[in-house]
Amino acid sequence: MPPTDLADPGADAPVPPTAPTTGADLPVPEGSGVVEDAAAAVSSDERRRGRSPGGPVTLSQVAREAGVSLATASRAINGSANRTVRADLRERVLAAAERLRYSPDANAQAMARGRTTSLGLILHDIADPYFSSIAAGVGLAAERADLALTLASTQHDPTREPRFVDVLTRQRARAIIVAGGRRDDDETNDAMRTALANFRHSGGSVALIGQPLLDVDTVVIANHSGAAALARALHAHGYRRFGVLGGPTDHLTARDRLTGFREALEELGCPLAEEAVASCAFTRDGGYDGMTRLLRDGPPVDVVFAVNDVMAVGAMAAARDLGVRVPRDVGVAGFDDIVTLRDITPALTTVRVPLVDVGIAATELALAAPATEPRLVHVEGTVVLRESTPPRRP
Amino acid sequence: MPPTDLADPGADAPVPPTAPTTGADLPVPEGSGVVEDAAAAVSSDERRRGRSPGGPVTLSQVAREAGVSLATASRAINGSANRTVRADLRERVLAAAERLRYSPDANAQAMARGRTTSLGLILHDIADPYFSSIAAGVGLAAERADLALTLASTQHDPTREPRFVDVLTRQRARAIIVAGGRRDDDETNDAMRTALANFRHSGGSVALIGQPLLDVDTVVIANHSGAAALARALHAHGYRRFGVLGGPTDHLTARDRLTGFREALEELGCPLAEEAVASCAFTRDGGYDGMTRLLRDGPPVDVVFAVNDVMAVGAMAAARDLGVRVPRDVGVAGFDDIVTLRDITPALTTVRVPLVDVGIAATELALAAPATEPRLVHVEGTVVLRESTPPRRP
DNA sequence: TTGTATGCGTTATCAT
DNA sequence: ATGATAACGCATACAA
Repeated sequence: MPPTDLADPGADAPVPPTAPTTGADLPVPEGSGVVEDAAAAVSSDERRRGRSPGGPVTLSQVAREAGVSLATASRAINGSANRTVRADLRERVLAAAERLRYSPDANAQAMARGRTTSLGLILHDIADPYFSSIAAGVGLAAERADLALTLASTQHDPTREPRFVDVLTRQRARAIIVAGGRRDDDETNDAMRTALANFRHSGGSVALIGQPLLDVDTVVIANHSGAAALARALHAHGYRRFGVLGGPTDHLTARDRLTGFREALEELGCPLAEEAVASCAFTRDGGYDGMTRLLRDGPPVDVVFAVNDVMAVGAMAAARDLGVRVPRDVGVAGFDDIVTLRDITPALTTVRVPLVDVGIAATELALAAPATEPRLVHVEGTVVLRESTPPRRP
Repeated sequence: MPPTDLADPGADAPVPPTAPTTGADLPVPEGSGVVEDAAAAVSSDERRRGRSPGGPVTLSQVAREAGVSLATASRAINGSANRTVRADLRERVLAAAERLRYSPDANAQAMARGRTTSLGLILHDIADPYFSSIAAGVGLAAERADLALTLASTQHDPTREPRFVDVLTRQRARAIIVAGGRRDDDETNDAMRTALANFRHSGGSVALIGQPLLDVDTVVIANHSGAAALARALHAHGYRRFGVLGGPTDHLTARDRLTGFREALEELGCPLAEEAVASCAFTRDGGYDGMTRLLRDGPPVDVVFAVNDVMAVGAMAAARDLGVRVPRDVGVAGFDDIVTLRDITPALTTVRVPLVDVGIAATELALAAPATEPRLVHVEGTVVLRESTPPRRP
């Protein structure tokens, strides 16, 4: 950790709010507001069904109020296929609905129609800018399709993935988008495969973002070729002694980026030494640790490729803490081009991935008419050279 | 915009994926995968109800398979109140369910039970790290409560807020969390108020994160006192000539932070000149623009307070582009302590807000037993002094 | 064009 | 302890 905080009580631990609210044990925290509970008079009749007194207005009530039949009310309000309801009747119904503040019950509609209006999104961590960008894209596409987005964060725990698929299966979500690279772990991949098969068996469609190995439609990010292009660009800038922060060895996205980088370097006749590759977590702290080890124990390098931007930022921090100047002493490059990180100094060389568009594409893929074979959509990255890897004359 | 990109085709515009997929018009983009559509043999009987051949297995089928009644099957599988079902029968049912891959229909359960298992979250932009942190907290609390999280992004369009409330009302969500500060705009606030009232009338509960002016439970972030504490800390560090990037004038969070800062300075006998406050958007670009104007047209300053971290980052970029060095020529401070931004250089002085905990607190507030009067939970910030505002001897 | 009646999948209230 | 059966709120096939 960089000792950059001059006065920072409780560095990384989440700081609890005013009241002792660590999160788990806050039933009804008291602020300045009055907190009389008044678990008072709710006639056992009124609370019959979970919701409040009187409860939501039903379509039957609207129909009665408007003096028409249930069917007519239904037709007037959604005007589906046989949109045939006399104008004056329709208005009566609409007026009644307005007056009674009618709100159609989406669950009941789902039952009657046999399909829901919800879309599931499963990712590792919504607080990670990589995933939140994808989520933004999925959200956009979902809104266009008039679907509500149900979000599930696995907190980096792969065993939660299939569990969330089950949840979304129960909800009968129209489709599920699974973001986040696969791991090289047959067990969890198999669990995921069967969970997804089950979901599809129940009628839902699926799109993956990552590696195409779960037999479903997949948006494939060109990790390999993007990293290769980056390697060539850096080589063209005069860099010759490369280091890599490679992420976890079983992380397929990390692995693809590493091998793309390595193979390009080999083709350039500038092979990557094995000791110049540091495995580490796929996070900021992972980048920090990996860089620390690499600079301390590894061969001398003049540029380090971190397999994602967040790691690259950690790497820069590590370099600073070791008194190694970036880019003067060592260049640093990342991958993703995270928007929030575009203003760091020195500006980070990276491979831009249009994450929002990836989210949109995945959603559209999942929502498209089902195909007989898994479809693949390839998304290219763009090398973006910035100050963190200035041209260097050896 | 900082000209930091050395070779960056298409600077800010979202770069479309390989295929011409701008997002709107991508029905079924073709990658390298086979894309035979095969809208083939689906008997009109099979697709009767939206979902796939055979469709999801129902509880009746499980009951039949197990040779018990529907009621028994139901009891065996969820074991509710009167959890009384003979062991052998239960096992028969469970086995049948397993065999048939039964998945209970959450919509049907919601209807029968009269309550759903979903929680709504409305925010401005999930890609903004401020909101994605809150979303992470809400997601955590939602999972603990066994609720599915439905996410709605307004894309900074206040008119969408009440529309999303209506959507969640139709879904009969158990509760709605509304994140993102209010604006000083009676019209949209009123629309929101009535939409929320409608939702609560339908039986849902609500918690707000922001200003307590919608008559509902609210998590209040101590913007005023946090900014005041920051002002005092900076003053103690020797700063005397202050500037502020104040955000939009009708943005209540921005306004609270500005006034807290201003009032503290007045108490310190060091009043803030009106020309030293630049109004601007609440975004990175807003910070960039505001800083540019301030440095060019404003009075000389030795420290600038941006009312959030993202703006502060934009301000630093603007300073760089103008050849003004931070912190040597001018100090910069922000607000929020966004995690992703903790590694920027120079490290940013800010007011830490425990955003994840805020999300958790709001969720627990919304899920707690309803009270007669709106409850308030106050969350304090913590001043964190870092390199961007070193002690200065005047 | 409108109304009647049935079904969606589940829970819960009754009898047994 | 178990089994019929009536809701739940809506859409829709069919009849009028």
